[in-house]
Amino acid sequence: MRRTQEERSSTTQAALVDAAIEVLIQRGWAATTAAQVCEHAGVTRGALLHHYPNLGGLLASALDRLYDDIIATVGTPADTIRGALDHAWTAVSDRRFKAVMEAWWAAGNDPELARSIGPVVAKFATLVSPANATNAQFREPAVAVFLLTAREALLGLAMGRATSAGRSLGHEAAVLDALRWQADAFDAHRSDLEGVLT
Amino acid sequence: MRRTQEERSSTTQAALVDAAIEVLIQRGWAATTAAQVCEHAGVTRGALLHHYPNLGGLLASALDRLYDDIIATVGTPADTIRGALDHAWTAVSDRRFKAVMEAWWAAGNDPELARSIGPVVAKFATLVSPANATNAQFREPAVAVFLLTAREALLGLAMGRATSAGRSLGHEAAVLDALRWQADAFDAHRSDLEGVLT
DNA sequence: TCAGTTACATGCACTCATGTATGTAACTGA
DNA sequence: TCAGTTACATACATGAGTGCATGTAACTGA
Repeated sequence: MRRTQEERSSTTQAALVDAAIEVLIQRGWAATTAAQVCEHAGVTRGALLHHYPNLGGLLASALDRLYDDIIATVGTPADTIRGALDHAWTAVSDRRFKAVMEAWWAAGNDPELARSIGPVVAKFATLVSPANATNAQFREPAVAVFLLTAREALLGLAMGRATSAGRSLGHEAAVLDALRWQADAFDAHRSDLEGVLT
Repeated sequence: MRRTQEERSSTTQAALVDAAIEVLIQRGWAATTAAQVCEHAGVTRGALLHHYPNLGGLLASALDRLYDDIIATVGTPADTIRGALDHAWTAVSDRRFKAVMEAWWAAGNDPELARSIGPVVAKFATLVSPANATNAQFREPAVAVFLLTAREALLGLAMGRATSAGRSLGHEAAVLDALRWQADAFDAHRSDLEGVLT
């Protein structure tokens, strides 16, 4: 069958991007080599080099598209503290988030890499950071500190998953329950807890 | 001057172990190559291969010694919840802990590596995990969940430092203050909070 | 003091990942 | 339909990292 050039390009680009994310998840940043990605995508290195300047270019594009994908699946957060918590956890617990953490971690060890993929990683950081919250209530010290602490805890849990082949830690549920309980408490009767937690 | 063989061996082994940790901290696991470590230690690859079977063997030994070093500097935790928190943070915020996280992260992506350095990494995990607490009070659900949540938050903060060349995040102090406040509250009047946080 | 052992240094072969041609199909427009 | 362009695949050169083998200097014990 006859396919247009644009169809050919977009399908192989999609295959490469998907493969890149998948290899990142399964093997980590260092083991994500051009040959590995191409084999996984069912194309040769020539195809990769034709569509992207090099492996780094593909990975940057892949992370960019992954951000859009994750944004699309997690939606926008509800306007409550519990909503912000759940929203962050939905993003962070997505199995594809490991690819983001791989990039984040690798960029921390390589200044040059940080310059190339830093912007994408920064976009992901806003997903779990309430720093840019539009909700004025989130700026209140007690709430802000809780959300920041929760953010770190969620990242810790995500790191636990990432280092355990995606399996959640045994105490993950308990920690999440505690955080959710606190979030609900903030939402329900924030004034009651202010004296206790600030 | 004349030095005994044992002196020669121990000094170069110490140089290699120190260099290995330092390169791990500065460049990360993937960039920690035998040549890099040897250059940093001021010896040749021949010396490394003479004292260790390969680079992996050196890194395993280095992590083993690092565990003893960190244990020695952080001491044993005080018998309070605040003490457990501070103890864990002292260990996790040590700049050398980044080497541990590098190993931990790398092992998560390489099953073979996990088998070789898994035991060492597991030892470090107990440093920040209250799972093996001798104190019966730590087993109480509310306390246990708080410590687990704190553990994840501390690891999140450590990850933030690791990915920022060791610089602490802007909100690190606020998060730590909140955790310390909660820990103190648990210690001071645990019963008061039980109704709120469990 | 000297034969034997230990502690390194040096050199070579091999693998692997990458960048750079160059070749060849598949499409497109006139 | 065919010249030109796009989308790949293949081949080659290069450099980095490692394991191994060999060479040499420093120590040790008799």
